[in-house]
Amino acid sequence: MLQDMIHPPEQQLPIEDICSPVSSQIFEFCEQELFPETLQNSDVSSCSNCCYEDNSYPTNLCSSFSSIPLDVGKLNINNINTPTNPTTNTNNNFSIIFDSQDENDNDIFASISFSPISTFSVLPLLEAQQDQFDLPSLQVQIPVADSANGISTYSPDPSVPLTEPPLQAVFEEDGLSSLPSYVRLDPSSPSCSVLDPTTCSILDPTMGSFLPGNLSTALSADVSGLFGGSILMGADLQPQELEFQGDNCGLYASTSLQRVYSSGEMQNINNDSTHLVNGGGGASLTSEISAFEESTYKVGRLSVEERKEKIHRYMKKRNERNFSKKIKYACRKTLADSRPRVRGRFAKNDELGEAVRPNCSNHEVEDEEEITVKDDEEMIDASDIYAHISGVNSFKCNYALQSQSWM
DNA sequence: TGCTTACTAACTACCACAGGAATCG
DNA sequence: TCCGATTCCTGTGGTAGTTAGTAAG
Repeated sequence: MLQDMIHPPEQQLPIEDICSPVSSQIFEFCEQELFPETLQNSDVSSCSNCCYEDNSYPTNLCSSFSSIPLDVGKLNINNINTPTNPTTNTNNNFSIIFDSQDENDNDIFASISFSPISTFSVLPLLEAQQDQFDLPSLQVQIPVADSANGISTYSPDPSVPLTEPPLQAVFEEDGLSSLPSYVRLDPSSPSCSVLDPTTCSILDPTMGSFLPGNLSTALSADVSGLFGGSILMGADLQPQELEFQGDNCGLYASTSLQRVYSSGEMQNINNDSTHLVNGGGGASLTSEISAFEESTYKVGRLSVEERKEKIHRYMKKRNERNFSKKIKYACRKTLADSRPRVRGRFAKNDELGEAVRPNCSNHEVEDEEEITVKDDEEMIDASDIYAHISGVNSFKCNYALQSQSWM
């Protein structure tokens, strides 16, 4: 599988599969940071009728990636995964990406780097650039997942399919949840782009829903779960993340699973998974899985039915989300960005000048009791605008300050 | 075990207006 | 068929408020 990921069938990364906002932003960032000339030539820079919707990235981006001047010799996976100093790897070109990120992005990196089983977290990016990489040489530096550490071993045979056919049907509606926790997933599954060696898209679209709130955790869990083999020893998985597991088709197993299975059972499961990975009988295993799950034992606090329900609910929610936020008109975005706002709402351009005036009036002569409700509203508006002008986001803070000054 | 409270994350409405799209002569 | 003028209305982002879900007591 690992080899599969390192040697995907298709050499070029189909960026159109990068459908999550996060991944798009990452690639956008890469494009801007690494290939400014490309960006300049893109339609995005043009204001008139330019359309850089997410799906429009592919052509430019693919060409951009094909021209990445990345020095493989400087790229050291081990360095990247060194928990002690993830940001000191300034010599390789990844530092361009990570060093220039803000704190949150550093958290991303930290979460990746410090995850004990996130060793391969950078691989998708490497894959995207494998035309320039000597990936076989890189593989040498890639630690082999160790089943003894709870990480299953991957088949070295790149030709071996991850699973037998297409569990794709499994993902349809109820079928999804029928996948037990330890089942490896068919890379062709749309819900499992995280495993897709073709798209190399580590960032599953679903991740986006978790990133804003707890990005590092989610990403860490994601990456860890991806490369950690069939079982994630996720002791800290939150219920929400448990639902996230559902999106990954039960790729992870929570602590509850650990409690249920003995180490020997876990090993057996691992073996089964490995067996499956090796293509040694996916169909039979699938039937085993079915029987396995239908045995109706509870997975920790969640019964199979409960888990199904959770997963189904999450999948439904996820599908309803709009990950395809597209900017049809870049000029409008530019305008919106430069447009004055009052508490997040667009404000009239002339409103600033007019409304600030009352704020500048001498309120000292006004008796506090004479201030009507209307006057209060005007003052609020004025303070709103004051907040906007002063660059202070907190209207309440300003209003409090203004109120004090008016007294 | 069930209830209440507190908290978090996701989602949605709101706003002004430039400019794309449609229409007309 | 093309072109200019006019009108309509779409789309843009940050914030506040609402809702749903969950944990803790």
